[in-house]
Amino acid sequence: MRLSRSFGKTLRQAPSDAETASHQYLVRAGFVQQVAAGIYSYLPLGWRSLTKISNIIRQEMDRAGAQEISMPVVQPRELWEQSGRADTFQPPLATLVDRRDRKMVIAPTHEETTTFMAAANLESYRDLPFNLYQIQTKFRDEARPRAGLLRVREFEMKDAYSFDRDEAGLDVSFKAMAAAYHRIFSRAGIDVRMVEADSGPIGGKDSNEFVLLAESGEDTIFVCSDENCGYAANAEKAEFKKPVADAEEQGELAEFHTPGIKTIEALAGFLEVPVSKTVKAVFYAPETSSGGEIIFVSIRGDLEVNETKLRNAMGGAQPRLATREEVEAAGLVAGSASAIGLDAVGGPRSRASITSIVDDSVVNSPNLVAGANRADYHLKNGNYGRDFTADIVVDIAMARAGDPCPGNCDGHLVEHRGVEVGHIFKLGTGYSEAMGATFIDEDGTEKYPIMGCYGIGIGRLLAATVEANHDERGMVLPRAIAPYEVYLAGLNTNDDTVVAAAEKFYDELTAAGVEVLFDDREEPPGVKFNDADLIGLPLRVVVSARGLRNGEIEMKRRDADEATMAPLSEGVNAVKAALEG
RNA sequence: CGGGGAGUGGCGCAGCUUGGUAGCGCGCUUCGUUCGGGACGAAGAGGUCCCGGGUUCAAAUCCCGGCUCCCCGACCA
Repeated sequence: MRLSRSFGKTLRQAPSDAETASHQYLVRAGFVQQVAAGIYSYLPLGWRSLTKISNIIRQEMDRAGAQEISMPVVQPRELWEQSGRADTFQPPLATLVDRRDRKMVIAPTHEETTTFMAAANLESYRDLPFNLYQIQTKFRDEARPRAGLLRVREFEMKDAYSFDRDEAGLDVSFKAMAAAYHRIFSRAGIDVRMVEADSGPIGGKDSNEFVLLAESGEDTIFVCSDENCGYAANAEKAEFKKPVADAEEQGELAEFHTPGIKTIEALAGFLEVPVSKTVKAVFYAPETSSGGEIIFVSIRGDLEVNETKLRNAMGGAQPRLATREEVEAAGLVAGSASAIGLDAVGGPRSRASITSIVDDSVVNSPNLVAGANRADYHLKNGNYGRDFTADIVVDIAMARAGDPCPGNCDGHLVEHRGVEVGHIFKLGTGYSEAMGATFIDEDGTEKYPIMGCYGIGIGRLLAATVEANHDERGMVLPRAIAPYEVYLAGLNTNDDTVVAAAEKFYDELTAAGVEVLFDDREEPPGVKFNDADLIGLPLRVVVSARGLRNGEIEMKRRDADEATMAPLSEGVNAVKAALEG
């Protein structure tokens, strides 16, 4: 391709509203153009990259046994009413009304449509398993799109849906997809890690995210410092070994005066005990609660509540912090509250509907300092089981950098920022039940297929790649997803000999199957070098008067500091070798 | 949804306080010179100043209403 004919121009300055590196470079290099908030057009260079990513994905999905299909973007709202997600999906469904006043939605994902289609084509266990995928546009009306392509409203997504006869089958499908994902990201030339993730209110039991490490990412992930361990998890999901307190005799529960002490730090300091010897209370309420309901969370003083884990402990209901009014109405004394005495006559349980959730750290720690449920008083030697119990005991603690890895190793958790570029879920039978997809099993009984779903955000993957691969001059694109392999610049456009040599070499490279972007513009060298760096193709090749004096061309990999020379007569092979580099 | 900021040729900005000719850099066109890290000279083209209303002899500028975009937070199969 001749750069002079390629639609789209490079910009010397980034638009003022672009802040992240990928946003600035993708716009400046003419890969994408914004149309509205979170809505972009892809220009030829950007679309070529996106197509390369898509093709890698296609090959690996096909290899893994999935079959490509295409489902509609606009679909009847009834499908969503059937699954029960019409009014609960977040962000809210984008809807429109057709000419017959039928409500339609612009699909944000395709579980419903896939399962609807499966229902019509699935009859026997002999039809299973199958895995269907598509690469297609999604629309999610996000409240706040941001950072160029990193978080958009309309985007290209590869979404796959597996249907299996039983759990064992799902495990096979799930593992096959995980393996395919690893191959996809590896082939794309980017370092993506699979981490354990929360599946959210929708998902089933297992869920893994694929995260590209980059400082500008929105997600926090923890990775074990021990490389042999391999533990990695999203912060929402991450677990850690909680230090086990030394065994000690249970002391006698005793109340004591703590004037003006409101915080755990102050309490620990006042008593000269470590914060890990205290238990703190945090009050939540179901998000939809209008009062009278308290989720009473007890967790050791040195730990913080992980609200995602809390939500899961609550069966998927989103918690919110309780208001001061709700806390007071329940007779809880902020700063001196504890689960000890919740059931006292006239106590909190008699005034509000209270669910007591205790982090397992509390259960394993003897003789804790806890609130006395009256202002300025606390209790010594609180012991779970003897002095208080809980409705639910579970891990609801937020992992932190440096915490011991939960794996069978001596490592600790290291914190990273990352961009979620893929996510795979074990869904179970929720959708097949809702959409009425069934099959007759070998024993003659009717059963629901067990589903999994598997997504990759393609545009986000491109943006994340740029976030992880750029310098101060521009992008440094991996060969597999760069729009072209070689940036060929003919310098000295006033010299017919050079122009002719560049043209000829362009033809030779193209004939040899090398993907070349030929900068044939009449621009000074500096402009060409700068655009080459900005666009970030893997290899820059220069044909110039200076080089031709020795019958040579110059090659410089984008990821290298130094250029090398090669005889023009051996140019094609030299370029191929340099690309393999 | 809460908080903050911004809308003036393709891009980056000034002008607005104190109303009166719309300006600068880059880019673009033509001609000439130049040719290894964003060249130089000369001559040009290009703007509903986000939209609507109001005040005024006169509005980019003042007032009112709205829209859009960006950032932080909340939210986020």
